[in-house]
Amino acid sequence: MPRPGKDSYGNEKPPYSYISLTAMAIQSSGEKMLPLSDIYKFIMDRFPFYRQNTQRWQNSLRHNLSFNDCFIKIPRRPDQPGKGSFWALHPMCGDMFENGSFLRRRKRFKSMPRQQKSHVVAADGIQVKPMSHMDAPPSALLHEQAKMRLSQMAPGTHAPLPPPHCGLLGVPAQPVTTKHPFNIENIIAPECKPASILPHPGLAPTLPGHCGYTVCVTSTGACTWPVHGLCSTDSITGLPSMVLGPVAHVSRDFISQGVPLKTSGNAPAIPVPIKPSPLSALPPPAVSQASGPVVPVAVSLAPGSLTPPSGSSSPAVPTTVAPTLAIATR
DNA sequence: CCTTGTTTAAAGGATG
DNA sequence: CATCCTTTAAACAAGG
Ligand SMILES: [Mg+2]
Repeated sequence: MPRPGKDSYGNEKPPYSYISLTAMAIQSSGEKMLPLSDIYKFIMDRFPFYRQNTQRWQNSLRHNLSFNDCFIKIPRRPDQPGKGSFWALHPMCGDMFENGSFLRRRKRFKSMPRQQKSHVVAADGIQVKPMSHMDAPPSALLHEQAKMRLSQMAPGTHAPLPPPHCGLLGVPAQPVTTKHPFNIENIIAPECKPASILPHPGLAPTLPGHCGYTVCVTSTGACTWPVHGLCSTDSITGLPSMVLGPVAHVSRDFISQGVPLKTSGNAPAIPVPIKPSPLSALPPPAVSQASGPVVPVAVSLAPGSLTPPSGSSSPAVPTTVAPTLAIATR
């Protein structure tokens, strides 16, 4: 019994595919996402076999990251300097190792159907698998957390994900374990990311089925846009999809990787009220490319002001702004 | 230059 | 046997 707890396997090749090794690494992280170099580290740390021939297997690993839809890139925020992106598991990839083998999956996960054709798509492309099972570590982790990911995405089951907990100005005042790749901070496009986008305790789940966030806008810019959102059900995935407008404000990376987020295209921005307003007071959102039933989403601003988007002719208004973005999940 | 990421091609094993 | 999944190699672009 060499190393109880550690994985080791001596110099033998561990019974895990690159996909399972990578999934393990990602799931082991507090934020459920890792830069490439940390995936390497994770594997080398606990599997001595992979301390040799690094050139070979790391090339293979990178191939797996790119080639397989179950791995997606999460762009770095401005407050996270560094080289590449973060790698995370696709929110819909489910439990890829249901069959109990970590060497070979039953089916390969594909995020997009064949092509993005306009006609009807066979439900083949994406499905949520029911899961069962418990294994011995580290497989157990893989299975359990697959459940977590899916329950987070499941329509109507949107649990209070990030416990409303607030830190001030970039100080991570909450355990990283509660963060995840699809926090609003990671979804908003880079040019709209101030260093401080945090879940707001007070405003958080004001409505059933909603998640609230406070977006703190600094005087230096970012988040100058009038925010508005739509929520609809994606016709393909059947999942709730959040719609933010204008298009430039959602990280393009998510859409291109098949993550069920949608933008409202060229829908005009809605003037944002200076004072918090009830949902009903919001103007009806412009028609968008959203495919399902569309529901307005609450957007309100704390007393303060907005800076106009760059290129806009509107004058900048002084003060700080704390818009609340409510993301409807149904 | 090195790291990160995408892509094509081929080969071997598992599955049915 | 055909098909699917994984591994490996390799060319290449982009960026720090
Ligand atoms: Mg990928």
